[in-house]
Amino acid sequence: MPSKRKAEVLIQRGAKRAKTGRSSHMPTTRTTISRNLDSNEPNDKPDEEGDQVLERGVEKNMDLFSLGRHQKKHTILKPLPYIFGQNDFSYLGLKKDHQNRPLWIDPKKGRIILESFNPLAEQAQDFLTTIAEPLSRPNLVHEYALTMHSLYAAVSVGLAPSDIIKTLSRFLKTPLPDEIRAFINSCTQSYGKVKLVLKNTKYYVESPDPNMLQMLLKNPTIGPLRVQGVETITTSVAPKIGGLVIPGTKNAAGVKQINGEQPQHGQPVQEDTILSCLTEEDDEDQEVTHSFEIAGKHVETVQKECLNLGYPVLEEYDFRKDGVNATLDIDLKPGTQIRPYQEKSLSKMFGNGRAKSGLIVLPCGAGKTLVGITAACTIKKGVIVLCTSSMSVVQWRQEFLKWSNISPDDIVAFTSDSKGGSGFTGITGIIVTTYSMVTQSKARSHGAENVMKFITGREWGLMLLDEVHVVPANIFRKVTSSIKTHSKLGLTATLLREDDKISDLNFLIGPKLFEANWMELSKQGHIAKVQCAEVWCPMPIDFYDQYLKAPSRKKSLLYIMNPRKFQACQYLINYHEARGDKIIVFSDNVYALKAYALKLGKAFIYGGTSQEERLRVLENFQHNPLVSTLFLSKIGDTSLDLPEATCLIQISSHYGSRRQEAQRLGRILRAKRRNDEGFNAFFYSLVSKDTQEMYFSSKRQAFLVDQGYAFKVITELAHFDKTPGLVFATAAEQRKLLQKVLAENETTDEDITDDLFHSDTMDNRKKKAVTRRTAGVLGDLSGGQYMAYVEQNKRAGQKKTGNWNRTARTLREPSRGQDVVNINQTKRVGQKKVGAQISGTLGHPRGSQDMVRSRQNEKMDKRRFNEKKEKEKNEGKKKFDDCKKFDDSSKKNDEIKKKTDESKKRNESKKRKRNAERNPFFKKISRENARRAAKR
DNA sequence: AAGACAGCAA
DNA sequence: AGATTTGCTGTCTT
Repeated sequence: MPSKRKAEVLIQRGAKRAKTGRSSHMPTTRTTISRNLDSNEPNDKPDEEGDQVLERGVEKNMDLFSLGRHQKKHTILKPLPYIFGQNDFSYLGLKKDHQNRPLWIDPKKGRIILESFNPLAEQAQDFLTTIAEPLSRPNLVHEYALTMHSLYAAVSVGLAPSDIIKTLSRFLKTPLPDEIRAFINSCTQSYGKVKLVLKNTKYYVESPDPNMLQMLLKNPTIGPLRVQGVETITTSVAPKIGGLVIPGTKNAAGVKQINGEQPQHGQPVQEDTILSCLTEEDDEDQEVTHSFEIAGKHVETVQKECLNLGYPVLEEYDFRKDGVNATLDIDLKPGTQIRPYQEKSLSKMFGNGRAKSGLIVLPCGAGKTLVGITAACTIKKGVIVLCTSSMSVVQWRQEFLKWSNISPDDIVAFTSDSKGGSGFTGITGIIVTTYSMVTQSKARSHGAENVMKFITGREWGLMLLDEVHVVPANIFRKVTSSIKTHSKLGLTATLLREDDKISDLNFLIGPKLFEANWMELSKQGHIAKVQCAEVWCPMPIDFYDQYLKAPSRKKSLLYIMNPRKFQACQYLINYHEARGDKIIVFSDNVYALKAYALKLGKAFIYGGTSQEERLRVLENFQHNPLVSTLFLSKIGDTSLDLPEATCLIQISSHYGSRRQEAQRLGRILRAKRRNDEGFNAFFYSLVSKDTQEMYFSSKRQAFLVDQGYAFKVITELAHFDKTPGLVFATAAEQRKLLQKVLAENETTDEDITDDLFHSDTMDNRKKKAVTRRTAGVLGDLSGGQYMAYVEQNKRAGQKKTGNWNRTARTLREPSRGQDVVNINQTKRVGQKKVGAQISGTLGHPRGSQDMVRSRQNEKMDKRRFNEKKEKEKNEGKKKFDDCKKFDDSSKKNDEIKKKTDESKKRNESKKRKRNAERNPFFKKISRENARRAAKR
C-alpha cells in the first residue's frame, strides 16, 4: 500500500513536471529505466548500480538501431518510447563513437541532456553552464536549456558563435541539428551591437553602427525617450584583457608572495581556473561609436524593448580605465582565499577584464557575501549594497569589515535607525542599505532625504543586490533606474518566484552569470549533506470528516493541527534531541506554532516576539544544551540570523512556494559539523495524508528535486505506536483538540464580524462570515461550552506567564517542561496582555495582537474591495469602450466616472476611519493606552 | 522606547 | 487553480 502511494505521487509529480521534461524527476526516471532494463535482461543482478544498468542498457539498445535504421525505429522497438518518452533523440542519427560523447539535444526545444556518468561529463558540464541554463540536475541525467539569454551570456563571456557550435557538436552524440545551429547564430550575431554607457551620471545608448541607432530611434517605444540634441560621436578603445587579478585567488596569492607577504598556511592551493579567457584578441584600433542619451528612468524600458527586438543591451564597466570616479582603497585581507566555485563565478563576471552586470546564484551558506565583497575589492570604486532587511544591512557591514581592509569610516549603514550622516568621510566609499529605504517615495525624514540625494546624485561603481529575486517586485524594481551605477551584481540562493517576473531580471540586472550545483558543493563539503523526507501523517477519522466538510480556510488549520502530526513532530524532536541535534521547527501558521510549542514545551519566536526576547531565545538555543528545539514562524525564512541547526521540521508552509522550501533547507546547509565523518543534516516535511498539503508539498519540493535532492516518503516511524508519552494519545484528547480547532476559527470570525465590522461597506465580509458559520456544524453544537473553555484557558495562560523572572527560570531549567517554556512574554507583550484582558471582557477570545490583525484585515478588505472595484471598473470601462468606440464623449464620460469613483472611494475610506474611531472597542483600547502612559 | 499606521512582499 | 496571513519597512506619535 505505501509503495503504491509513493508510485502514485511520483507519477503525479512527474506529470506535473511534464512541461519541463520528464527527466527532471530523477527517481521516476531511474526506477522506470532500471525496471524495464531488468526485464529485458534476465541476467541482471538486482543490486547492480543504476547507472551501470543504464549505461549498459543504453549501449545495448543503441546497437539495436544502428545508423540508417532509425527511420523504422519506432515500429521496430516498442519499448523505447516508453523508456525514453519524448527524450529519445536517436532518430537524429548517432555518431559512431557516441558512447564517448555525453550530450543529447532536443532539436525542437533546445533542451540539452547530459549523461553525468559519462567520462567527459565534467568538461561538458563546464561548457554547458556557460552556454545554457540548468533546469534540473539530479543524479544521473542533467537537463539544460539553450535559451536566448543563456547564449547572450555565453557571448558576453567571450565565446564566439563558432566556438559554441564547434564545442557543442563535439560533445553531442548526434550531429548538431540545423535548427539549433541557426538558433545559436541568430542569437549570438546581434549581441553586443548596442551598449549602454554611463558617463557623468547620464546614460547613453551607444553603437559602432549608426544604422543601428537610427533603427532604434525609429522604434516607436525607444525613439521618444531620447533626450533631445545630445547626439555625439565619441571614440572608444576596445578592452584589453591582461593583468586583471581577482583578489583572493591563487594569482593574487602569487602577487602577494612576490611582495613578501605569505599566504596563510593550511590553505589548499587551488587550481588555476581563473581568467581562462576565451578571447585573446586585443583590438588596438580606435573605433568610432555613435550614441544618444536617454534619461535614467527610461533605461528599463529601453533595455526591455531592445531585448524584444533581439538586440540585447550590453552593459559593461571598464573600471580600470575609469578616471572620473575616485578609487576606493579596499582589498581582501591578506591570506583570504576564496573557494573554487566562488572564483569561477567571479571569473564569469570579470571574464574579459571588465565588470559585467549579472546574477550569481549560490545556495545559502556557500558564501554569497564573500563573492560580493570580492567583486567590490576587484572594482575598487564606490559600492552600494542593497539588502532586504535592516538586520542583513548590519551583517553585510560586519562581513565587509571582517573580510576586507576597508576602514570602518568608509562603510556606512543607511537604515531607518542609522541614517549614517550624509556620506563618507572620504571621497568615496561603501553604503549599505535596504531596498525599501531607497525606494520609499513618500515623505522622508530630513536625514534620509539628504542621504537619498547623495545616493541618487552620484555615480557608483558597483551595486550589490542581495536576495535579488525580490527585485522584480513592483516597488523594488525602481532601484535599478533611480541609482546610477556602472555595474550590478545580483546575489541569490533561489532564482525563483511563483509569478513570472523572474525573467525581468534579464534586463533589470543582467544575465545569469553562474549557478552553482548544490549537490556538487555538498559532495565537496562546502555545504552540508541533507537527508530529505516527507512524513505522511494520517488524519484521524473525525478530523478527516471535518476536513472534508470545512471551507478552504479551516481546511488548512485542520490539517496543520492533525494530532498525528503533533505526535510525529514530538517523536522526531525526541529522536533528534537524543542524537544531539539542534532542531528548528517551522510553522507558517502562528496559531499552530503556539499550540505546538506550548504543547511540547519548547521555545518559539514569531513576529510578535520583541527584539530582546528574540536575542535571548536565540542565544539559549545556541549555547544552552538544554534548549535544542526552536519553533519559528516564517520570520525564520528571511529576517533572522539563525544559529546553526542540524535538523529541520516543517509543520506548515506557504502553499506551494518553492523558494520558501529552498530557503528553509538552506538553514541547515551551513552546519559546521558538515565535514564530520558521516554527518547528515535532516529535513522533514510533515504532511497530513490525503489532503491538499500533499499537493503543495510536492510542488514545493520541485526546486530541490531539480537540484538533485531525493525526498524519501516516510509512512511509518519506528516504534511509533509503542512510544510512551506521546501527546494526544487518547481519543478524548483528540476530540478536545478538534473542538478547539473548529471553535478557534468560529469564535474569531464571529467576534470580528460582530465587534469590528459595523461599517456598511463590510456587507460582503459579513455575508461570507455567515456562510462560514453555518458550514461548521460541530462548532455550532458545541460553541457555547467551548467559549468558556477558551476563556478559562486564556486566563490560565495569563496567570502563568505574566512574570518575567519565572519565564527566565523555566528557560534555564527546561526540565520543568510541565511549566511550559513560554518565553514569549516580554514586557512589551506583557503590556499587550492588558489589551487581551479587555478584549476578553468584550468576548474577544484572542489577544490585542489579533485586534491589530483584524484591523489590518479590515484594511485588507478595504483594499481588496478597492481592487475588486477597480477590476470591475476596468471591465466596465472596456465594455464601455467597446460599445462607444466612435463616440467622442466616451473619454469625457470615462474621466467623470473615474473622478466620481475616486471621490467615492475617498469618502468611503474616511467613513470607515471615522467608524473605526467611534468603535467602542478601540476607544477602550486607546483609553487604556493613555492610562498606561500616564502611569509611566 | 515602544506603539500606531500605512504600504508592500511572499 | 486560487487563496491568503504574517512580517517587514519607515515615519510619526506618545
